[in-house]
Amino acid sequence: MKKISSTAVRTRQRILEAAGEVFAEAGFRTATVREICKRAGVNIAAVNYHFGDKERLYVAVLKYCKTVAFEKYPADEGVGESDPPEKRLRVFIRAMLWRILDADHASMFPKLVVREYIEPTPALDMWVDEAIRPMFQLLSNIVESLLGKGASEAIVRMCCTSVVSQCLHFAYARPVMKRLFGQESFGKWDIEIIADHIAAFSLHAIRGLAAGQEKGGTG
Amino acid sequence: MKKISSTAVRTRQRILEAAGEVFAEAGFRTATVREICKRAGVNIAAVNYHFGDKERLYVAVLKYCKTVAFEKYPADEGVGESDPPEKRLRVFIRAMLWRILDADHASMFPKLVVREYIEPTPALDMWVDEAIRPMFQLLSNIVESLLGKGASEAIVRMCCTSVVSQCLHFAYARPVMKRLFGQESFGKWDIEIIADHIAAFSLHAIRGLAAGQEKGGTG
DNA sequence: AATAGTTTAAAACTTAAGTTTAAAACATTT
DNA sequence: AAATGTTTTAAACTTAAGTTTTAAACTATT
Repeated sequence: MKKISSTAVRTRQRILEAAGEVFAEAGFRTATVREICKRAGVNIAAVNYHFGDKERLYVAVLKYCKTVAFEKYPADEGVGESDPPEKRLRVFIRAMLWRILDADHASMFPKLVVREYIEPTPALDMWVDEAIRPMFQLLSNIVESLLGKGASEAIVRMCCTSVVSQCLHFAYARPVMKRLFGQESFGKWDIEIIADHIAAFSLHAIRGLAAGQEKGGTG
Repeated sequence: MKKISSTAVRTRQRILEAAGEVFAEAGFRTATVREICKRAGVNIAAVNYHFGDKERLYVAVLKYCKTVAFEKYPADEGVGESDPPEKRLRVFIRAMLWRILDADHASMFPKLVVREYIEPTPALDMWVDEAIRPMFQLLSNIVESLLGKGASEAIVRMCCTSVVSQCLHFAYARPVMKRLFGQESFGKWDIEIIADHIAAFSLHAIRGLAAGQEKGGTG
């Protein structure tokens, strides 16, 4: 049986946090084990000793991030199946946006995730199964309720995509927004205003589509 | 004076196109000069001979992509200021989506751009000035028309962001969509259906917000 | 056709990064 | 406190990739 010393646990944690920073800044491939170890203040062999290799360290970082972000901002906090779908949609959007824009994470979470989206590693399969699919299922239920019985699977899916895309944009496009609008950081109120906008925009859209379904046109 | 042979021009072009593919697939850092040259069917020294180094090749590829995509799909093709804003919005969205999903580019354009968004190089400033800002201005005019006189600059901006984010999502999230929905490629009809959805979704939303403005609430 | 300039080719050079090794330091249990 | 297992360290190993070199092949001009 393996003995685990408390100093080893601290080393592991330090690597995990340094790796989060470095991976977020540079991406999986560009990030170097040397830089991670330097920032963590540990020997270069520590990554291989504690995590096996760079890739398994990366997966551990992703899982760590996921846990922290989803525990802090659950997608259905304070609401249940009995609450009106409008309210549940607002909660969903607000939580998603906070996960993306919360400054405390030093934007580690969105940067890591977004990098994973456009430059997938084998870890993306895990991410889709453990984070995205459950979220999408939850959102589908909400959108189904809003659209009503007659809604096809295709329209539900497209509406869900429209909702999440508006949130994810704030993970992807921050360097562009900085240049285009001059807005660099997002405070508590900015986040609430944006969440309100996305919720209102999406609710109007979904209600409009629900009404259009019956009549067979969208104007 | 330098003589330029026609075979040299062809070599340059072949490198440019192969580099587009490889950079799009792998990203700047992960892409290898060896792979680019192999795919272009040229010697490994050709990149340095024709472009100086890997980075200048990358910039050349970005500029080449921009020209091709915007010439093929202009954002205001066949419409002008006199056309109704609903029609102009549809055209705008359709063009943007085609630039992103056109299989002929082998998704080189969106992948390159998205990489630039997330991991900016000095080339992003050029990109914002020459590509994004004019596009955003055009879209702002359309959205202003739809929202009516009373619309604040803030709400116009947020609506524009909502519209473009829905399109850009198909540039960012394709690996995720492949895993989540099993959809790998997007044919002509897929693109038209998605464009119709985004246009309808956004029109309902903007009209709803315009109506809500007067009454002072969104439901 | 000869020549000067341009392009291509194969191989070697250089550097950087992930990983491994083996010994030393440390911690825990008996 | 000794013994055993765990963790850290410094250095070396290995591979991969960007770049450079030098000569050969090619092209266009005279």
